[in-house]
Amino acid sequence: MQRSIASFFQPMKAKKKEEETSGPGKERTEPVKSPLKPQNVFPETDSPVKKVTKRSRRIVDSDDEETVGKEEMETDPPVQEKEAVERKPAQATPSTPVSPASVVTPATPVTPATPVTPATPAAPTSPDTPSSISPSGIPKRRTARKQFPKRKLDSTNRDDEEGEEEEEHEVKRAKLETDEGESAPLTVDEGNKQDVKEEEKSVKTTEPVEGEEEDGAVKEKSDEESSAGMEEENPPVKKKSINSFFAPRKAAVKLEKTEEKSGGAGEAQGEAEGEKDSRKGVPGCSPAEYDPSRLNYHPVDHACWNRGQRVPYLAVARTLEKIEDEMGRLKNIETLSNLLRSVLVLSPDDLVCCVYLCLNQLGPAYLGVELGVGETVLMKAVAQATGRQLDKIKAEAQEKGDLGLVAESSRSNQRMMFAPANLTAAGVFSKLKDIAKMTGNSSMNKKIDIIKGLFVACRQSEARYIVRSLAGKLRIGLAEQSVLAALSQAVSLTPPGQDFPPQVLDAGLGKSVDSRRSWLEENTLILKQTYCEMPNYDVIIPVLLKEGIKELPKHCKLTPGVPLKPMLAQPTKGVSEVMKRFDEAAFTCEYKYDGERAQIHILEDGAVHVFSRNQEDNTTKYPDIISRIPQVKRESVLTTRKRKDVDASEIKVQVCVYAFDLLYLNGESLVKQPLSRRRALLKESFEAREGEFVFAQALDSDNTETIGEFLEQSVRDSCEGLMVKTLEKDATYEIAKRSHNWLKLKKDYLEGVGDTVDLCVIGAYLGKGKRAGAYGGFLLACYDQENEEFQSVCKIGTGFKDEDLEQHFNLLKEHVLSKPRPYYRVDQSAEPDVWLEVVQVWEVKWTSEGRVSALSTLPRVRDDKKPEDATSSAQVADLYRKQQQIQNQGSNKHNLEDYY
DNA sequence: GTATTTACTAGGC
DNA sequence: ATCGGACAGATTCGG
DNA sequence: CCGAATCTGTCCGATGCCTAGTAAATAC
Repeated sequence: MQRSIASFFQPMKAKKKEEETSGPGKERTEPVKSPLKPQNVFPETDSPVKKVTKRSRRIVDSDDEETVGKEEMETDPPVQEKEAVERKPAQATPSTPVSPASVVTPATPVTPATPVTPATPAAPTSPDTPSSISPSGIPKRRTARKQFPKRKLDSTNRDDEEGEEEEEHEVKRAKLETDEGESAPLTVDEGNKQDVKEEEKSVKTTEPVEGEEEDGAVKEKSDEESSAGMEEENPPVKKKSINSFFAPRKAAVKLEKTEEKSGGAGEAQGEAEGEKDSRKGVPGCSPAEYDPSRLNYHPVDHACWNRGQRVPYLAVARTLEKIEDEMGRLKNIETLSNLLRSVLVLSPDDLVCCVYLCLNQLGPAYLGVELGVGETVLMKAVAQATGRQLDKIKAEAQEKGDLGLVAESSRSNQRMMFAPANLTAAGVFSKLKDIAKMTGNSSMNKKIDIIKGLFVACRQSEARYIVRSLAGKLRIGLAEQSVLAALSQAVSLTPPGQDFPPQVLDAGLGKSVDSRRSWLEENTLILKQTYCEMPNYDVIIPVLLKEGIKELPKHCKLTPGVPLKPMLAQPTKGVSEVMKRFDEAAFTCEYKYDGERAQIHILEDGAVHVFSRNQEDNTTKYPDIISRIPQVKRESVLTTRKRKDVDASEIKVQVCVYAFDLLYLNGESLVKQPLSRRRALLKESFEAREGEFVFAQALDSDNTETIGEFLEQSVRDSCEGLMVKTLEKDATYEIAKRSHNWLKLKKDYLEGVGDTVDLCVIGAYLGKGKRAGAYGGFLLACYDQENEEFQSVCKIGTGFKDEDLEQHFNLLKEHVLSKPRPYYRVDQSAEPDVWLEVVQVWEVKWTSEGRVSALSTLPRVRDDKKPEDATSSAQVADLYRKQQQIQNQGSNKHNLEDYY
């Protein structure tokens, strides 16, 4: 919204203002913001570099905040800028109460856009983009390891095992199908998770003392495995050292293995290979050697725990490890499905927690369960648990690009009097939930204590994955879509609900390769579709276990109150591409409003809920929308009674709902209806109210020119561009069939459109994960002739080919400075990991992400330019200003005075 | 001790 | 958001 | 007609800016 003008620098004045402002209330401080960060302005902060500040120059600031006022007025010319600047800091923000960002739109006509959508029960809305789907995230292959072999540890287990032999994978299974199992007695429910806790408990943390870091500890490395010893089958030994690129530390090793599940499990050993036999008591192998990626996996014989026992967390960790080491998607899905097949047969009550652990989720997004643990807290926990200095941990994490690997390789060597009980999947999951539940005073320390407790009991790669789970990134190259495929494959091959020695372990046997594949794909589609409409494993898995996959759709349906997955869109470069993609199919173009996408559900009792694009519950964020829904809903259509709304009276930023789809109406799902019908029902069921609830502006045309004009108009109306959707053909809202079924057409995507600027690289950030070992991001600055200094403008981290990153690293690492030059002005929060001498000028494209004017993308080296030739700060300021004007043009205006 | 400020986290785009 | 990389499936090309 | 090369769609994980909420840290 507003984005005030921000004047980028204005030297003198600005400064003074600051001072002045600062004096008065805080707010006035007026931070200037730079594009990078908002305020740095304070005198003191100034740049890291630390200049005296005085000069006001704070970086380029841009405006920033939207809130503020509108600018239009202000916008004026430069002169004013300064003032504008100052105010900005003031923060416009204060105002917005309720809705955060999105809302936007206050007044003005066109507006803003929040696409909040209505839909009865569920209406997703808005345009939007791709991405998203899996919030939780689990990664896929890209781990540092996979990617840069060199550093990796390769060895990890992989070899052992049959690595060689069987390897290939696939294999078709032999015949017969049978399949699906029908029901069965299992009931699962979530109940499971909890127990286990106690086990761990005993352990307790202990603080390792030790002081030294690394090295010492490391040493042992390989042994561990050796210890395992004995496995016949997999004779090979492995080694596991992890060396990271930079720091070779080996993995720590633990010898604990010996203990091995003390409990019954221990005996096993016989090795699965024997295949047959096993049967009862003896698990196929010890958890330390568990290999769900082996060929001809047998859910019972090759498992590492017995029926009725809790799934060892190590079995999960080993699975994640195998997946991380392998790139093939199909292979990884099979590997995960093998683990799940064993869980299905041996410990069905643990299926839910195993799935959550592999997804790295704590529960459905709409319940909002969050760990509240970030990198900082996690590093502190790792440091405490290992007895190493926090600084060392930080340094090593930067080198390796993954805190999980650091934790794994630096487990404390202290010996404990009593070895802690082995971790179970349910126990770990339960602890994670405990961490999420904790709030309030000193909750961070309590969380750290739990984490330390988990670390103490970690074996092998368990620490790596626990840390990554806590950090929110599993980084194994396999995430939501693949987990769904694996779950589907598991229940298809090994139907739940069988008697113990299960008769059907591989229902795919006997099918031809192709028929097996299409059979699995068919079942996967059922599960994915169900999940899109009911994104809650706590609900789906019990049904899956009890009723079987074929029955899933009958029991898990789109339900008001439960947010469904949103349709996403693919970017297109122009109208011609749109025409080409949709070919002859009729389609419609809608404004892509700037704001937040939302799903508004009206429950049977009249209660209204608002969900974000990622299924987060935003109901309390929009009390105003909640209260207005009953008024825009036509009587004839829905049966609800009014519910008293308590909405906050002090909403400063008014939000308008731009409805664009209707997914459920009067008890019936509309997801299988084409957009034309859904849209017709939407308009029939609700009535527009200016400024509060209107239908998204749309144009049904196949004329390139007309569409082009509509695009132009959308931009003039403060929208980001257009969303293009088919009306009849492939026009259902079935996300599982194709999640990116819509197209988005933004001005920014158009070729040749958009300003570019030439900026200097003055710093870099060490890459994480697959970018480990190189720079993952760079700090760019413009040159301010007047003050003869480089002012940071933005960070950039995408748009690079792997090769580019490698080249940049190789070149720039030779120009690292121990301290920033005195003429670098950078916001404190943007301080790079390494400062660089200015040796290159990059051309980047200026884009506008929603309300945020940002520059990014497309870095191109300009060897023809010298640092002094880089875009000047004044020019950068102009661009910011220009963008804001565009943004504001429809909306703002009103509350200027509020701030001034 | 209470009041502010800062730091961190999550989540939106 | 954006982008690139890898995989897997579909399509086209070349002999 | 078949195998190879190419195209396309999917999925995943790197990274960006900005704001709000809360816990921790600091000030008074």
